[in-house]
Amino acid sequence: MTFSNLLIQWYLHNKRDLPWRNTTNPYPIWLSEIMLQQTRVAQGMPYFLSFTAAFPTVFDLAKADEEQVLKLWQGLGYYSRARNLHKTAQHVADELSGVFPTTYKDLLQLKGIGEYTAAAIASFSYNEVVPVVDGNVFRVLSRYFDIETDIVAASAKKEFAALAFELMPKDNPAIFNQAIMEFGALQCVPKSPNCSICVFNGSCVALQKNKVDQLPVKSKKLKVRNRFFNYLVLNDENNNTIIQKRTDKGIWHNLYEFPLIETEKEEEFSFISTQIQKDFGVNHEIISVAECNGKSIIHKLSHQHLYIKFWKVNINGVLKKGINNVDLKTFPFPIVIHNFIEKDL
DNA sequence: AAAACGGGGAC
DNA sequence: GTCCCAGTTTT
Repeated sequence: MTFSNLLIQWYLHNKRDLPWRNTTNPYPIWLSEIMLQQTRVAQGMPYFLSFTAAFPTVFDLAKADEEQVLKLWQGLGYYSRARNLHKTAQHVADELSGVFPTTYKDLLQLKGIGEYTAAAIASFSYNEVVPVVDGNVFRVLSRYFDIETDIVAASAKKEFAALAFELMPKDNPAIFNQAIMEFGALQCVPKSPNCSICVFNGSCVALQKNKVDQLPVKSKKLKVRNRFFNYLVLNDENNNTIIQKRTDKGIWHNLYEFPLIETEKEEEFSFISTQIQKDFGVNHEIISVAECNGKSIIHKLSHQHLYIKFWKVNINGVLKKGINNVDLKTFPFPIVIHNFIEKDL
């Protein structure tokens, strides 16, 4: 048995039944691929179902407001994916008559579609013979062939793509691409794979050399920055509050938040209440300031640890642009703010 | 080439 | 705590 035959046989017996399989329609395939970038299937699944329900076609997605799209994306993370998804839907609907490009090369031109996603759509929808190279592929091939190339290096993707291309059956690239990723996700997992039941345990070089746990080689070590956010939850005579859109570069672009005081360190009541007097005391009579959560909520992003405090600020009079608790819930928020609104507000 | 970009699950 | 997930874009 060849590598691809064995792999595909394994796949046919072990594959999950996923809603974006069993179609060649590029729209749901594209949607699923964007959602699953750096995201587990289990996490992306409910979002895929709600998106396809809300936007059955690329035209429906194109017609939506970005805010609607971000609201449905809320909690999935990497929000540039949602913004690019929306822009690309508009491009396909308005400029391409709703028809997705049909080649790897042309798909690559679309916003949010890189080498992996272009290969996935081209092979799954159009049977183009082009290999996907994702985290699973790096892991499976580096172990099977004992390849010690640092997968962070720019050259690694080319090396593994060339290898995958040689391995894939040229008459059915789609099933090979599906199979190698599924194999990485279910069998050749990052930690403690059960090699005793693996179909490749007679030929996997890493297993023979007892170095499965050392592959793939990945050098990257990322630095995390600490930030300290103080969110001001204003509350006026009508029980209305204020939110604002994050329009700066950086995290949570185009999502909403409460008025923010960012500090260099964790601050206590005296510092924050003084700052609130400066920011809002000019236009409002502040009745009281109270910390909502005793200790900071530590919200961990991949490159930042956020230490977040919410401060309830009761004021006299009525806020201009104040919004009520019902309308508040219609805006897209970072999940940590959404959770606060749902549980603690 | 390196950094930025979310959130959660598994250990 | 660590690692990493059907990666892409920006710097």
